[in-house]
Amino acid sequence: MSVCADCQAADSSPALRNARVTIRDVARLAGVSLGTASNVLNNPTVVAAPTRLRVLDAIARTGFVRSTAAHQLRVGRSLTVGVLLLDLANPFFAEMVKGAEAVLRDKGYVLMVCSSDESPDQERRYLRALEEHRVDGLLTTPVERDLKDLAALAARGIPTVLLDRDAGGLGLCSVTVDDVRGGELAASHLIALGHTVVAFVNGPLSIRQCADRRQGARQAFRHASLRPERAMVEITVPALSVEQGEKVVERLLASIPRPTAVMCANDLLALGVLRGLTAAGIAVPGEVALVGYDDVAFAAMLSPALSSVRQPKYELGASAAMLFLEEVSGEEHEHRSVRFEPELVVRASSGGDKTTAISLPT
Amino acid sequence: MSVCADCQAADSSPALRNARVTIRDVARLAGVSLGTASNVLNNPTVVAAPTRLRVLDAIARTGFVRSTAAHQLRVGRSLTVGVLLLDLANPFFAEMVKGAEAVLRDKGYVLMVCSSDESPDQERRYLRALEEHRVDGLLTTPVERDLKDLAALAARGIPTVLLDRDAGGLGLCSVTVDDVRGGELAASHLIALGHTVVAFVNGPLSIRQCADRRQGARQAFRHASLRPERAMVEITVPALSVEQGEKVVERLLASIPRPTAVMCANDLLALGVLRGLTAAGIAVPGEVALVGYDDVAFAAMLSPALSSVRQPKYELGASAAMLFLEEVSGEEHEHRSVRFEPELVVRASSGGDKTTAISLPT
DNA sequence: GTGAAAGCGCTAACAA
DNA sequence: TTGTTAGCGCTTTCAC
Repeated sequence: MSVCADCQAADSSPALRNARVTIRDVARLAGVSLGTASNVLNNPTVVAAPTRLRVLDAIARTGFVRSTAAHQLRVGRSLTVGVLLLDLANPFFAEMVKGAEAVLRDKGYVLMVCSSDESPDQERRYLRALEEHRVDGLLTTPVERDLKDLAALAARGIPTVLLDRDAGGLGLCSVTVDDVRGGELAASHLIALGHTVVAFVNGPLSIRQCADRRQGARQAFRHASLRPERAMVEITVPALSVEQGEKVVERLLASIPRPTAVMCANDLLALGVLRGLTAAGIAVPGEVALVGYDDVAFAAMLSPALSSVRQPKYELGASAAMLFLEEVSGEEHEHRSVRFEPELVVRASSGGDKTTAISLPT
Repeated sequence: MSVCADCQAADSSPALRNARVTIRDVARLAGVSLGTASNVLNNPTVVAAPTRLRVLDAIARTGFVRSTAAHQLRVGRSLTVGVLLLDLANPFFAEMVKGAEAVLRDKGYVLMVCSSDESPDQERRYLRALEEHRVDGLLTTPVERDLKDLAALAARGIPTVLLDRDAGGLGLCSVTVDDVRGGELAASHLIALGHTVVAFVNGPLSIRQCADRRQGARQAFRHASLRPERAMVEITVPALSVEQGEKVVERLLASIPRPTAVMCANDLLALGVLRGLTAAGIAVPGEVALVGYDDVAFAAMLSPALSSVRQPKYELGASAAMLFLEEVSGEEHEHRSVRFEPELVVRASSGGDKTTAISLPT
């Protein structure tokens, strides 16, 4: 009812179609020029109080809502920030987005969130779409190792911050967690517990995080005077998902010598592996020790509680957003790389929660 | 390097600032008029093959990327869809967004994702921002029970689909899961297991889902000839989060008579409660049975595995997106309400996984 | 088959 | 202090 009144009011002057009320309508109703109405919005101090009130009143009465598109066309800012990540359904990324959102919403930005689902094609399409939308900035975890698309984008004037990914010499800001160190933490932990055959369920090495964690793990083996080629059973899966983790268990159990410990590239995989092992009647950590990566919210509550490598998810997103803000703030900006340290959280699944803290190689 | 070549090419005509290459630049380079260049994009068949190729070539050489904003100003479509939900970090919503994204991305839409964090204020601000951006549609789980803001938005020409929320007579599409039924399923299950004092850890009743689940639970008690006022210990928390769940345990244990079972308004709360109970040394389901709601990915793997009420999250999002598409497809559209049925998933935490299936009142 | 021109809604520079 | 005007980049008639 009151709704109808509203829309009739808005529609009164234009044709039958529910045409949008423009600033021109506002001006007309307030009996001022278009420019003055605009000034009320963008430069309120410059217009006399009585006029301003008339305009404000007209805005309220017409239900005027300024068009960002038109604004953008003049001013050059879209008030949007693109967020392009691997998988929104992964709590790790979701949490990160929330961090970014929290710092950006107060500055008037809205996020365009896109999941590439680890498909380079999808990523390319979204990158294109975001550029068409002229996002004021981009926070992204690229699928592809090759960052030239992103560098080009940045060169074309879209400030880009890499999320959980190194800039690799290109002039980009980035926020990362030391994944080599994280991989090392996980592997060292298992090694210190006496495991000499450790499976590493990893995603595609084209994903930097996966490659880095692997490198860290190898490092750990070498530090322990173990040959990674023998001690580390590498199993690569196409996606970092629960399903893939569950599916991989078969291969895991078939491999000879059979691993007594498993580390996974993320907690979703670990969850899948855990589910698979449980289904197969394998005791965790009794027969197989398990370590995940990310320490997502549920890791602590799994059965058994999942040992994992914690990453400061929310802070990662927030820092990325702040780097973006810094870059667009106007003052000259040096591309920076913010690096967070991961942290091993030992719980039951690795069987290491009862042992004393072990000193790890640095 | 090739990057630099590109941007120099683009920058050659305009000033020193990295000005965007426009369709006018493309036209100039191709030696055609602006209109023809535009036709190549929007009406390719109408332009002669050789000309078209020249233009296409110019587009490639300049790295032209069309501006959605300008496009929108003419055509009236922003190619964006707003998604405004309670909390992106809640896997339930994240999964739903992915469902929506999957159907919308192929149609060229990008999602503007916003978390209201259950704050009416935040919600209002985002609603405003999304309207300024002229989203072509809105998929939303409102915080407020009062939908008049949304109805007004829809009346102003933004097709709105309610996510997991009834339209309540207003002319809006909606996708819902029968929450009354879900609450009934959870409560009936616990009642059937012999519990006569059941705590219901619920969120604010201003959230429809919370109110509905409560109603369903009360219904279940009455069906079992129990008085809800006595058998059901209601505890309301301000947010549906793990933290709140954990915090609530104290009150839970202090209440007299002490509940032997707990049902929660979502799995995050249940996870918190489980964590709290475990910390307090209370056996689940031995001393207290527990049922969650949503059946998020990790529910099955908790310790003990969490009984929960499953909702088709992904499908919910996908259907909402499809309703939106239907609405904008042009053919006259009747607002529809798609309703999904929830499903009780019995696992260890309720202590009901060993009993035979129980017939529940319908 | 192609070009010229109007205009989407807004801001900002300039005039009055 | 207010009004006028020229675009921002694009699509889309309408002539040619």
